Amino acid sequence: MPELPEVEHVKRGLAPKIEGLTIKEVSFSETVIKAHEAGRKAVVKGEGLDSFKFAVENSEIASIERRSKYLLFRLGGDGMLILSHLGMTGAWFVVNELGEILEDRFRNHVHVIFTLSNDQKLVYSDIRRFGEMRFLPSEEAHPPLAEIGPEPFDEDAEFRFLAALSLPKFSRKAIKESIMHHSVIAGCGNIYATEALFRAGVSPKRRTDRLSLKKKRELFQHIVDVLREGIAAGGSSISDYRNVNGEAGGMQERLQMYAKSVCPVCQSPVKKAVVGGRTSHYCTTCQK
DNA sequence: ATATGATACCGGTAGC
DNA sequence: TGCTACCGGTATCAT
Repeated sequence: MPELPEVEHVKRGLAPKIEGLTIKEVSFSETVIKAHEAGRKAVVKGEGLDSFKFAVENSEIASIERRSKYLLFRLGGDGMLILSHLGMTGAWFVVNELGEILEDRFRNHVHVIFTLSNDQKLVYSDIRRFGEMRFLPSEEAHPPLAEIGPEPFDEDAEFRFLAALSLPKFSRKAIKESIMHHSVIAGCGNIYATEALFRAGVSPKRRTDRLSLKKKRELFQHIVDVLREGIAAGGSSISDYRNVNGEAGGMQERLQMYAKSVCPVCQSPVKKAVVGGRTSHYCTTCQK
């Protein structure tokens, strides 16, 4: 499940391989083509395959950025971009031939191929097709982008995090649901929210307005720390995350609570509950 | 008008 | 062995 650290690694891996190159040609898998013909917007959203292809072919990939869990491929001139979200199982690779993608389950689910000006292939693979890609004439063309909260490492992130948590719409929500909402803080999904709450000693079910200011600030710091640690460890590969070189990350070995059955601190059995619609793990002894 | 809730999108896999 | 139910981040649509 790619969250901020994983997407950050994809960005870092892609940048030196694609920045400055031009997209010569775009092609799609039969699966995607058939789905679009059937009226389902598989992988490529917001418009048809032909118009996506027409829009991006012959454009230079000037740079690549990460915003929350999105990748933004900046196309040369006029603020155009390709937006990519990896969903649950999306992965990007840069190869000469598809055979270089060693794992069957990724190679068998290649859905979009960008042939670049150096004849390498920039490849998007997505096993479950929960990811999405769209061409945007500008960032403003996609309103959801404007709702994303602060990047955790921004200077004003703590201030904006605290301000968001104080809004009426979050005050009565479970704290885990609040911190996973991208308008509160960008890029914090189930894995890192679970870890940050464990480190902070806060139950995922605690109402947001039942955290003191001090506790909210502690929690913020744990979120930042665990995301930073995730980046340093190369991301978490719980199931399907792979970096641009097809490698798994190492953060999954450092996780203390996500998908665990025993608390590593007190050895209590880990409680599993649905919070805000998502499976959550926590220790009822260590987290209040 | 705005906020909240429901639904669609998928294939791997756990569980039967 | 083969089948079914379930999982989940986001956009979009309905209420």
